[in-house]
Amino acid sequence: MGRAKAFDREAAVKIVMQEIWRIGYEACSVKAISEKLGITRSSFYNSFGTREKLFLEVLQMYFEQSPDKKLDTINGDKPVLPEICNVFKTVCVVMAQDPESRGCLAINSLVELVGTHEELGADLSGAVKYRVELFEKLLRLAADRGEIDDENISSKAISLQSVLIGINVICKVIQDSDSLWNSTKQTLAGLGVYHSKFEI
Amino acid sequence: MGRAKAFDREAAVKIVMQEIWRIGYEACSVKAISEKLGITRSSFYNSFGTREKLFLEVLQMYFEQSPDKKLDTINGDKPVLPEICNVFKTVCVVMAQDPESRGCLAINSLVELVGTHEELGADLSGAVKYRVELFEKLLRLAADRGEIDDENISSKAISLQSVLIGINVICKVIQDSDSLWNSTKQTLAGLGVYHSKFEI
DNA sequence: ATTATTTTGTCCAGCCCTGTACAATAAATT
DNA sequence: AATTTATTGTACAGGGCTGGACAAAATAAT
Repeated sequence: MGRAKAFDREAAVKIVMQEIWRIGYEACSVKAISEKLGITRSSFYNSFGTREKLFLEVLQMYFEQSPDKKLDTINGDKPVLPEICNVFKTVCVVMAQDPESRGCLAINSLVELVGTHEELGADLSGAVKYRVELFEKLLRLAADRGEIDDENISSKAISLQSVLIGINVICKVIQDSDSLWNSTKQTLAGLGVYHSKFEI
Repeated sequence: MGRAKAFDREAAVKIVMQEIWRIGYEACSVKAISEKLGITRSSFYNSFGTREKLFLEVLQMYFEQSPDKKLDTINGDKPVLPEICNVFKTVCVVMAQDPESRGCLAINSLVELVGTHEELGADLSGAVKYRVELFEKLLRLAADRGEIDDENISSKAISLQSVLIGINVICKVIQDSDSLWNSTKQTLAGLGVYHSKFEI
């Protein structure tokens, strides 16, 4: 059966995720990553193949633990809008909690890689498009439940994704979660997505 | 009086601006920039000192020609909100027009450099803070003119800046100016900044 | 002990990058 | 022609990075 793996792949991916999150994809050379992981470059190539492949693993892990992952689980059993708003609030809080103000790994990478790295750029771009569609689906669900009118839903979906991106970037400058959430609340209220009766 | 400068500094800065805009600050090595400009590295160091210094020049030039420069000139002679909305619309159009979807140089750089490059990061961060303050000033002006109520103005200022950032990033994924502007319009309307009676 | 697998160590050949330094040349002025 | 300034060419001394190759060692199971 041969020698067992010496390092926990998941833990390794996590470490790399933190590093890419902090300084970006291109700044993470294979050499630097390998040293961070305490393995040789040889081992890196053996275990992960290429930097790109590893980044895709990192992205997958990031999406798993990202606060807006909860959007995927909304199904209309409960009122939809409060759940959406809750995600936005959580994002505000989580972003402001980060002492390094790194923002969102996916958005950072989107900004870095679209137009520069064909494959990864397309991947990240696709992730954003997917979430716009998800917002659209959720808004239609909310409309079906009578929580919101069904005008301009596709525009609003883009607005929601755009607002989310805005938070994820401006949190690098404004690190106070109340400021973030108050302004987000305003914007969401204007779009008919937040109501003060929500207990958030 | 000595030999005249062989290259137009402003033109050179412009070229570098385009390049940083396209691939980011760190990807623009002194060697690459020098080659792009058709000068030697020696000349580069002679003329510009350091990459940082050049970048500051680039930033200044960028802000001069950026569409939201117009925000600086709004003074309350005319209705304020339509002018603000006009800037947002122009941003949507300009961003969508860019065949390379590079977004906004300042925001791209903010994402790249905050947390990584002490000085430049602080600079870019300051630029965003400045614009939040500017939005706040403009909203107060609008409130004085009775164009908008004066509730939550500082939150709204953050919202406006955040929305602007959102456009500047999501345009890398959604390249259609109508989609961008329609969703932006929605958001601005919700904030009480846009009204359909504005002829935009 | 044998076998299978992981991990290491070490080499290659080549490229990019930094910042500084200094002599040489080119072009403008007086 | 002499002066001034811009620009070049060249060099240094050092470091980083890539991706692949191969033999060697370590560790697991049977």
